Amino acid sequence: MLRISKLTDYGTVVLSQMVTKGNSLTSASELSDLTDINFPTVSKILKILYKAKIVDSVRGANGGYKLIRNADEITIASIIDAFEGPISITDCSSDKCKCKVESHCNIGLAWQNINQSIRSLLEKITLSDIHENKKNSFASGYFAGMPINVEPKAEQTL
Amino acid sequence: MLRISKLTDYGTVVLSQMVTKGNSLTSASELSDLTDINFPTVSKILKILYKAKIVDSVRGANGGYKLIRNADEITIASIIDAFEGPISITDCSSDKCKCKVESHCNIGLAWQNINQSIRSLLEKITLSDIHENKKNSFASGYFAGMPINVEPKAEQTL
DNA sequence: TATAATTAGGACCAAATTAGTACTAATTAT
DNA sequence: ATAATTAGTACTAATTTGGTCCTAATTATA
Repeated sequence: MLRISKLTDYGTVVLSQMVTKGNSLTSASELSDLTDINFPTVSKILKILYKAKIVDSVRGANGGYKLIRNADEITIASIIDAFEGPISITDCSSDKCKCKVESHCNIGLAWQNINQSIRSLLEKITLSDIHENKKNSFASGYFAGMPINVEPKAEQTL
Repeated sequence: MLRISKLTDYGTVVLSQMVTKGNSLTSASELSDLTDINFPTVSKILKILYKAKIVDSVRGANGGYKLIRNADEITIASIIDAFEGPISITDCSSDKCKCKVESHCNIGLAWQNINQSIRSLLEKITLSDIHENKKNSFASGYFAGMPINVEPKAEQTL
């Protein structure tokens, strides 16, 4: 099935750890300790998240990182975007298609639409959901059979 | 965002072409001509689809391939599976996780659930939909804003 | 029966991508 | 000043993917 990169995966681990730390600054090295992910990698992850405006940073001694928004305002879609870029599900569907054969190429349009559907789904799931799900590791059925066809606000579940 | 491989993309182009050919056999070389995808690649694609039991084949002179089921019974999920294998959205979520650090690893569970949600979505879209969408290249809004939160069958949820 | 057409299944190499590391510059508390 | 810490970039190694090719098996037909 569809795959996300290892960095994205690690990214959510780091972010989930940051949720626990609330609003206080945490340094890259501490996050490395807490997650058992090598320092250089954690550092790289945080820089990416910084550029994507998902975390805020403070330089210098006693500096560190913190979430820029509440966990429930950080969507999975935005996290994936940060790590994997705005590239789309296929080459063609990303921007103007350069294929010679228009007639076959425009199947990319269908993929583009599928991509959009997946995106809508991922925009409804937040870091908060992932973090909760982790806490209740055995509370299966939290996402499973997830109510993606129920309103996401109001009495939503995820 | 999430990406599928080029081969999967080409695969749908070939399959879409096969929909047009209905129940008759079409050789790999003819499909290559029709799609402007190099023969060796088309051949590789068809072998993969054969192994995945999406197309049927007849060897020998006048042999070829045809769809094993109706286009509306071939889901996008099954096509992606054929090309990308049963690998999951992250390494951890595929099978038993081998990470040392259980506590951080089980974020994979959340991904697994997200993966399942995407999967459910892709199981509702068929080759037929893609093929139609291609014909009406400009009929946007077919998938776009696809009714993923409207009942697809009775009142099930996905 | 021989031949040509055609798929099945691997093996292989080149290209592209990803993971992981390292280095230098900028910033800031003490 | 110094030490701690992030920002930015560059680089290398590992992995994955794309594309091609070769050999064996199968089958229509001349």
